[in-house]
Amino acid sequence: MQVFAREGYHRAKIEAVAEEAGIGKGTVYEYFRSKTDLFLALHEHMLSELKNFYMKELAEIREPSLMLERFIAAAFQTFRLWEPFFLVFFDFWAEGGRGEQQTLLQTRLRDAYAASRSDVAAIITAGVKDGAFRCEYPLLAASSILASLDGLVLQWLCDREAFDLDSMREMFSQTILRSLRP
Amino acid sequence: MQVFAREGYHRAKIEAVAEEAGIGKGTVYEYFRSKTDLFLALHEHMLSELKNFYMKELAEIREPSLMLERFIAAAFQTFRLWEPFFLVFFDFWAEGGRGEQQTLLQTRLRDAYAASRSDVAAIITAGVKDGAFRCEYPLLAASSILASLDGLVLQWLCDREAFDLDSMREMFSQTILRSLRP
DNA sequence: TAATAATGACCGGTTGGTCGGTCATTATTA
DNA sequence: TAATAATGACCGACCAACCGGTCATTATTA
Repeated sequence: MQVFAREGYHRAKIEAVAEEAGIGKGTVYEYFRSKTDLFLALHEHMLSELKNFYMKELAEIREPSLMLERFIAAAFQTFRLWEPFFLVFFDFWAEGGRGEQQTLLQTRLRDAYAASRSDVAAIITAGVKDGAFRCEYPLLAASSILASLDGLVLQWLCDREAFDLDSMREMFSQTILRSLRP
Repeated sequence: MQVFAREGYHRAKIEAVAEEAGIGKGTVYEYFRSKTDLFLALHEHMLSELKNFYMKELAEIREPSLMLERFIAAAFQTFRLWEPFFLVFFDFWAEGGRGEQQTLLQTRLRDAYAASRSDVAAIITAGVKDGAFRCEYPLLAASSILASLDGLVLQWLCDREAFDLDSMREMFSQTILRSLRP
């Protein structure tokens, strides 16, 4: 992750990965068939780490509006905490968003997005059911929330001075919750 | 643009660019010092095209809330109309968001973001002045709107079936405008 | 000792960039 | 006008560097 984050997928050298890991280059190939394979494994690992983090943050919370607020707060936390993580995401997007043929990365990225959307939508739907939220199309709203978070991390990584993360989180969180109020 | 969009910056071959342009490979180097230089020129060209498009769409509109609505509508139009354009953006982000040292692309990307933010913020501020909007931090709001649009195009490019662009535009537009209402 | 794991020198395909040369067009000369 | 010279846009074969992946060899473990 360190090497891919620093250099980007294409510039990253297997030898650098090996060095970072304190092993020889050949040893990398004992565990991964190819560079692509390594990248794919990294993607899978990172997504599961991310999911674990959110699960932990949201554990035991039941109230939908609090869940959403905490989810957003957790997302903003990850920006700072897992910066290299998101730098690698640049490449997932670049590789996964392109091309006609279905590469494995494309499928994985799509599935991950779909899963996130439905997770967030489930929170919104729960809120609608118990009267805390009003929302006609929870899936659209979920897409839009996730998109905003992606876009924010993108903008922030390109220019750390662009905005203050805490102010942004507060404003964003309030805006979202207000827009869902009945 | 076609070649970079199809292949991504690193996979794109100068020879393919030449072929697409109907010229020889050597000729490319009569006009551009290097691959990086070509990419940089493309970035500049694309940004100015985009800006022209928005200027045209917003010409003669004065009312802030209408301006914002039209801006959002225009942004969604570009998703469909200029798909290759945004595929190249993947690489701008990936190249521009990475690394400590200040590459030219990084500076350009930052400046472009800053300009967009202040353009959108200006619309919001105008709306606040004439009482159409209520907004404490127009720059934060502008950042957030731009981020959402970036994130949406990202998500849509990774999965065209993720959501219907028209429904999304309508919902998004309404949400934004509602959140700015006094 | 036998099996397994680790290693890094090496190979070969790829590609950014170069350079000597061509040729259509324009300018100059006779 | 016709012959000659100058121009520079265009070209693609070639080169050198780079790096993903291999494999014969060495180290470690059981």
